[in-house]
Amino acid sequence: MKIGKGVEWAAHACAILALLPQDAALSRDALAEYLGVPAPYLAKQLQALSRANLVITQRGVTGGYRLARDAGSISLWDITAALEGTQPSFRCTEIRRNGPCGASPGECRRPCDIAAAFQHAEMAFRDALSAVPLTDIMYKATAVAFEDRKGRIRDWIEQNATGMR
Amino acid sequence: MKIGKGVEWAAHACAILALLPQDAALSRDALAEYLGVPAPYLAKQLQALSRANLVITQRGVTGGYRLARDAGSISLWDITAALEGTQPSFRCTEIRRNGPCGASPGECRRPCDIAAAFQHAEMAFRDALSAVPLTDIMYKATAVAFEDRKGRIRDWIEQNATGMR
DNA sequence: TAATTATGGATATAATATATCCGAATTAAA
DNA sequence: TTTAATTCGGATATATTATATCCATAATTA
Repeated sequence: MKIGKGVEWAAHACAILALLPQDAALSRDALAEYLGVPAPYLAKQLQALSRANLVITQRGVTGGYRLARDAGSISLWDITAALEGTQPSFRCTEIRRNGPCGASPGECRRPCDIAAAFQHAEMAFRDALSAVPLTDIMYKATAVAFEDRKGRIRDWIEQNATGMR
Repeated sequence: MKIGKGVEWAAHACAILALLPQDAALSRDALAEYLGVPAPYLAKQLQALSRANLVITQRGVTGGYRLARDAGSISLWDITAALEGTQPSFRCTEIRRNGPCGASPGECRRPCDIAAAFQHAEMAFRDALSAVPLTDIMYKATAVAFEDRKGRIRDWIEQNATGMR
């Protein structure tokens, strides 16, 4: 049971994009520099966010990435699902039908109880992440940030964001 | 985010062991035949259950596997943890410290908010599985089993279990 | 037109999951 | 005491997935 590190990268990337002023954007390289991660691989994660319609991309000289909608309507589950997909983590191979005492098709109308239990647990996992919007992350992060760092972030965005008017 | 199939195998194996009479045991090969899975790989999962003290093993001519404690006190989480370990699925690499605006150590006294959210979600996942004891699986499975199959299972156990007196 | 940027595919490598086998230790029965 | 059966741990092999990079192409703006 493991979650790819792309989820972490994408979550932090979205957290920065949420700080951008209206109509501003950040390029792939700028995001990679800010996060301190390799740009080519980060691009992969950003593409996944784009396919999931969580970020809007714009090509060209003033292009880059920006959030597709309000930060309050994007949850950690949205980001996780964009990167990892929505397939259940527990894959039922219908073991109950195997062997000398295998269950008949008639007994398998309902899903396997073990699989059902895992499905239920995954729902709880998903719900917990769905309850955390990007705004929560933003608020908590700024709450502990020292004043000088807030200024540095503001300056960096000012200098690196495109499309700011 | 994925769970190894060993968890499924182990869960079904435990479900059968829960049906055994007191002091009875099933050998590796008998379990593999019942589940319809390859015996050598199943042995790996059983070893994990043994290390986690969920099953008791006995070597020798009348040896085999049996539950280490009451089926009501073994949950699906116990089995999952035995196979997959208890390390968090979300691995925080402290991205917040990277880059030109990285957080200072003083700002990182508390765990990263993103990591904390995932930790909370995992707790919900764990709790959901912890709430499902083996007895639940047994009860639900027998509830939908046809009468003739119940008899076949009883007969198969009678013929394949060791240590029955 | 030129410069800049994201996209998608292809590729390479590392890590993990899956699967099997074998010798050693253990145990009960002959 | 011997023999047969059984689990255990390690070693190994293969398949699948994760991680990471690169490049040609399309799109966009100055």
